[in-house]
Amino acid sequence: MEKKSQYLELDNLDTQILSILMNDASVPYTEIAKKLVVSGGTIHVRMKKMEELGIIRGSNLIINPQSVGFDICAFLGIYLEKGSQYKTAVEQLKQVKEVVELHYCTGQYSMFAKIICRDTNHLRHVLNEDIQAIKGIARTETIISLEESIKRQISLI
Amino acid sequence: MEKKSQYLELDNLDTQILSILMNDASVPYTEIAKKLVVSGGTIHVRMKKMEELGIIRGSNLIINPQSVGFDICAFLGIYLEKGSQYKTAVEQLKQVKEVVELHYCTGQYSMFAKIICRDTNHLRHVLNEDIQAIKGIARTETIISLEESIKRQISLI
DNA sequence: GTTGAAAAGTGCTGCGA
DNA sequence: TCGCAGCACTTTTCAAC
Repeated sequence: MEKKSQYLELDNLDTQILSILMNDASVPYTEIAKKLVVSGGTIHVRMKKMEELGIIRGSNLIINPQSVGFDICAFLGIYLEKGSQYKTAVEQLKQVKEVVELHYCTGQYSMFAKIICRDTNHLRHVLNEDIQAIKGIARTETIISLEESIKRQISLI
Repeated sequence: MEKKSQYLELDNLDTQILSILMNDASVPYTEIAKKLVVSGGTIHVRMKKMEELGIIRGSNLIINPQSVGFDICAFLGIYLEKGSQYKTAVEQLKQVKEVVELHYCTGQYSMFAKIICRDTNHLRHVLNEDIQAIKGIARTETIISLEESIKRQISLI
C-alpha cells in the first residue's frame, strides 16, 4: 500500500526550490538554478521527483476575485443532524460551485466551509437555496469576511 | 492609460482562459488556443491585458502540506479587546509564519485565521507562545480540521 | 547525483489583413 | 482586432563525470 516515508526524501535543495515556486510558479528553472548555484538539469530532476512523490499537486493562476465580480467571502459553520451524514453532505456540497474549501473538523461545528459569492443577494441564494436544502444539514452560522489581511502559503524555511 | 471599471472588460474568451489556467497554470498558450479556437497570439494579448488590469495576481505551485510534514490545519476565531487594535494585531500576526490566512470579519469573532502546523506540539506552541502573546488579543477559539474535503478556486463559468 | 549542451517545445513580437 | 511566422527563451533529454 504505502511506498516510502513521504517527506524524509526532501533535502535543503528541494525545500528551497519549492519555496521559490510556491510564491511564483513562473520563475524559470534556469533562474532558480543560478540562485541556488546548481545546474538547470538538477532543478528539473528534483521537480520531477517531487511530482512523482505527490509532493507537488499542481499550479494555480491566482486571480483577484473582486476584479471578476466576486466581492463576498464568507465562512460557514455547518451543523449536521448526525455525524454519519458527513459523506453524503460532502458530495452535495461539491456540487455547490461557490464552496471553495470544506473541512471536517473538531469543535462546535461538524463541518466548516469557505464560500465566495458575487454579492449579498448571491450569498443569500447560495445559503437558502443550495446549502440549507442539503439533506443532513441542520443549521449553519455565517461569518462574513470584510477584509482579507493575509493570504499566503506555508513557509518551508 | 487611465483605470477603467475593472471587470466589465472581461468577455467570454477571457473568462475561459482564466478558468483553464486557474486549475493548472502550466497549460501552454498554444493548447488553450486550440481548445478555444483562436490563435496563440490572442491568448497572449488577453493574458497581458488581464495582468495589466490587476485581475491576475500571479501563480502558485501547490504542494501537499502533509507531504512536507505539516499535518495540522486549524482555524482560529480571535477575540480582540478593542476593535481599534485590529491594525497592530494584523501586523503582528503577519510575523507568525504559520498563519496562512487572516480575515477581519462580522459575527462573534473580530478576526479569523487559518493556521498550518507540523503537529499538535507545534500548534500548541504557536497558540500559546506566538498568538496569545500578541497585544490586543483577548482570547481565541480553535477549530481543528481533520480532513480537507474540498479545495478549489471559484468557478467563473 | 550532477553537469552542460543539444533537441524539442513554448512564449513573444511585428507585419499584414 | 486578429492571425501568422520567425526569433528568443525555456524545458527536456542524455551522455559523461
